[in-house]
Amino acid sequence: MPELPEVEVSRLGVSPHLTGNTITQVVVRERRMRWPIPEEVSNVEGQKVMAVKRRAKYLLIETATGTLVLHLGMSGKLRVIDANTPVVKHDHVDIVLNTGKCLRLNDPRRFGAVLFHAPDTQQTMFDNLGPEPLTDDFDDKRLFSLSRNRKGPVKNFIMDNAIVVGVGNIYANEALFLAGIDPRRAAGNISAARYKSLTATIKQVLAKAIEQGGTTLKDFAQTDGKPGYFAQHLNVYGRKGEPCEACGKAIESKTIGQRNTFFCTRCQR
DNA sequence: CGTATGCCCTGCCAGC
DNA sequence: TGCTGGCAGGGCATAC
Repeated sequence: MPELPEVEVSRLGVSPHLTGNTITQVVVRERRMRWPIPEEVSNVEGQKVMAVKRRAKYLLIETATGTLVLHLGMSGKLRVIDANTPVVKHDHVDIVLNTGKCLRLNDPRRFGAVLFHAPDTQQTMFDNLGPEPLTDDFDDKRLFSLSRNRKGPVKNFIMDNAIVVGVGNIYANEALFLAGIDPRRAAGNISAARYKSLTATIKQVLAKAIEQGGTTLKDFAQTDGKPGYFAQHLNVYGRKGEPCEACGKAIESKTIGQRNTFFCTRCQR
């Protein structure tokens, strides 16, 4: 379940292995991902990686002849390993480097994606995305004003990529708990003051998850490298029936917007 | 415009 | 033991 922190930790982990090195080959074993992997991904062969960036949950591997765009979907995992490591089931793509290593994408459910963006071309893919949550572009005043004519639950609102990117189910639950807001409340009915604390808790849970991932994840080349954010303490997500650590009342769960939602009815109103 | 629903896909687990 | 059904879920397409 890669959320933004996992993608950012992956970026931090793989970047030192890629940046400044040359992609010798892109091996595609399974083209059927969320979208078919285009032939053009081979355009980066022979190119030096200039930078590894991130936009929302997309990883961007930039070269002079174009950018590889990776999405991990639901079940995608990246590893940096020796290029001759035997493949296992669902190892769909290798980005082979001149160092003898390769970046290998394993994705059982194939909800992920590998795309190619040519340089200096208009890309519409990111046009409808909201601001990055950890930048100053995401602030409480904007969140509040966009919420005004929204009748749907605040949880759906903060998970809407046009509002702010990268807030998935886990961190939406956690941020709403820390802000003391009932996830079922209509987004348009919440005060500016409460959006101020919600903005802060969204930034807080995401930043903390990245920090924990970054400190736990020593070396992305480890084959057993468990992403560090699993160490993160969760207050409500997945804790149905367990006592709220703030007040002791049992955590409840309900489906909101087709997704499982966890909250404390005493602490969140 | 906002909102709701369906779809893509496989691993895992509960229940029989 | 082996089958079945349900669930997990990001993001896009479609319909209202």
